[in-house]
Amino acid sequence: MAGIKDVARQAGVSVGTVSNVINRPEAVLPDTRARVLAAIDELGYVRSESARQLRAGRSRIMALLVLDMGNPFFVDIARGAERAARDAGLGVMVCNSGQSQEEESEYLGLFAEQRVCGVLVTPADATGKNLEAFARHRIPYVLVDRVAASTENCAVSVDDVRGGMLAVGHLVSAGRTSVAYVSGPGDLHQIRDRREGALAALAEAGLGPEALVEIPSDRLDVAAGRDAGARLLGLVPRPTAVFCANDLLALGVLQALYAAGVRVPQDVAIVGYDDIEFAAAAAVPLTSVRQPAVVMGRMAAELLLEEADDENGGHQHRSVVLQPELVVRASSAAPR
Amino acid sequence: MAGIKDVARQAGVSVGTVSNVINRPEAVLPDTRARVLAAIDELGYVRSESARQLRAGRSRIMALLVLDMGNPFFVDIARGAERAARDAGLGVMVCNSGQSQEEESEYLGLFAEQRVCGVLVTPADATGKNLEAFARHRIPYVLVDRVAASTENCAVSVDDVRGGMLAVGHLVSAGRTSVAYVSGPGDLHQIRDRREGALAALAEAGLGPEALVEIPSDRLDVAAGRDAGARLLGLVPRPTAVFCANDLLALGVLQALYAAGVRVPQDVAIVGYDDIEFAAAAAVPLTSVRQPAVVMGRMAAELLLEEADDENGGHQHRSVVLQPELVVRASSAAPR
DNA sequence: CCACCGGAATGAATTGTTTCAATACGCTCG
DNA sequence: CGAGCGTATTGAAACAATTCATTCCGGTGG
Repeated sequence: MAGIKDVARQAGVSVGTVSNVINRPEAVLPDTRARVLAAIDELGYVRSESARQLRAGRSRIMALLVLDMGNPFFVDIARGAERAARDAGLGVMVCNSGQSQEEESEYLGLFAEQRVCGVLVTPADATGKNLEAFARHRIPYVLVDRVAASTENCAVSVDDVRGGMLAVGHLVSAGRTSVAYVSGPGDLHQIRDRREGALAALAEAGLGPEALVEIPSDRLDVAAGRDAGARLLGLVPRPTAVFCANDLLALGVLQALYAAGVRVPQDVAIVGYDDIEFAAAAAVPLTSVRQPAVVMGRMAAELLLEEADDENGGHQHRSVVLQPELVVRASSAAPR
Repeated sequence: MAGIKDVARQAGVSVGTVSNVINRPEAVLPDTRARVLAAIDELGYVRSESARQLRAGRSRIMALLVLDMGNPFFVDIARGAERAARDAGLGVMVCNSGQSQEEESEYLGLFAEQRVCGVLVTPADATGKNLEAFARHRIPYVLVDRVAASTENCAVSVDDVRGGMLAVGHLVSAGRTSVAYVSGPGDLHQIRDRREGALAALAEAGLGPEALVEIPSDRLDVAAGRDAGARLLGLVPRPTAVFCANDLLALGVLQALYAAGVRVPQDVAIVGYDDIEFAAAAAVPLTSVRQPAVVMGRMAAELLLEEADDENGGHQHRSVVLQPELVVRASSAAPR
């Protein structure tokens, strides 16, 4: 493959001049420039990013590590981040931790090797050990969909406690007095905060914590939702409403209930979380708590860029909290 | 950031020895190795991937360029490719062309600069110009969801003509004699092949090409489906069945029909394409043509790896064609 | 006529790793 | 005791770019 030296030889100039043509064309005489460009074209020269990176010390790539790319919510976050990165002339490397601490740790190691200019991460590891270890590399990172645990980094999140309150408050005010909470891995903050919000909403309505029946789940996908739905059917007495930790679970629960002939929302109301595009198209359109995913991805990327570009220590770490919004659809209409 | 030289100094050995500890630990005496490992740990050393790449001439990353990451079908392809790549110790960089030739070209340029070890691509550019230009860099690439145009590369695809036949054959045999085809960008092969299959199925049933009413669409997402649904409603006479080029369109059409009070499948039957997870959870569960997306991603990655690892020219380019499968659900039940 | 000046081009140094020929060292055998 | 051998280690070259101090050159002013 042709290198800068080959181009220099072909054009009859030095390598420094070729480099200047590429990076500071105005510093080169027009006819020299033309000769170099012709040589580049002729040889099909493409500069080597690794060589540039080696010299620069870091790459022009931002990493994004999410919990599950199969969840459209994270795809939206990626979209937002990608747009912001592209505006800054950077690439984004999107990776999946699949909620596994090991995978997360493995990917963080990969990012360090790649000397990425920064990392956006939805932590899978509640202990924060992985990120603590990563901080050593002095590569900036921003927590996504999670409040900052320390003042050492930026974070962008959505108020999950409030989201839980919106969801369950809505169910309670529609006359449902016993609510199942289809949760997920207990070490995820989002899951715990949404439960807390749910309990707060019940308390506000004068209901005790026993009014919330938790149906745990180790994954957060449609199949897990079907399992949860099956377990819900076995509960006696059966709750009259279900709040699901995300829309994938909600779609799965809906399928299970539908298959068992339980009517939604007459017999059981369902509220999901995220308001993914498919929530509105479900068998019974899903009521859901909408999160500004694209905005979150974009803001996170912007915070990261600000930190990464900061030469003189002027960057102030910030923790941005966005607000969720309840979108009411058929799945949670009042009974009767 | 600590480099291999710092580690060597700290451990009192040469850089070559440190490199050996990392890459061929068995070639180093246990106590030397221990000393080096201690130094690595102490300094928090992480080897620089760019420096390795520079030396190796290519990176350990495989690129995947898809048409739309918002479509779960492509997410599944990515999953399959990722798994295969990981088995081989490679990373995957997933990018979105968004069906834009410019973006595709831009990304291919990026891949060349990055010296990726290979590219999996779902072409957005029907003319093949982009890939033709890319071939110059002698980086192997595999076409995904597309048959090979030449013998210059491998390809993995699904028989779209047969998929179209399955879909429309099913509709016709259920008594529908006039079918709308909600298509997409006309320069996509998939779209054309599916139409061809649809026409073949009609012909087989003794119906002419006028039985297929095309509703063109420039995008392939849910919103475009809603637009198409609205246009379908305006057709006189209104077709009694719709075949959509993918499930996102089908979900959008379903929403539009539902909002207008048109009954599915009584008034209009719908068949989608891809059988994404959300098809089964739709307002009316969608009949769809299932594609083995994960398998396709995995096979493509494996073909690419075979080509990339091939030193002695033993690689034979292959074009693998997989078969689709019709999954019948409520959206296409017979009328009455 | 020489010194100086400024813009253009040069070329060597630098970046962090891998690889490989060369070396060093301890051991055995003659 | 020295030659020969095999293993462990070394050190320098190579990779492809960027950067920057230096050189070159034509033109101008003293």
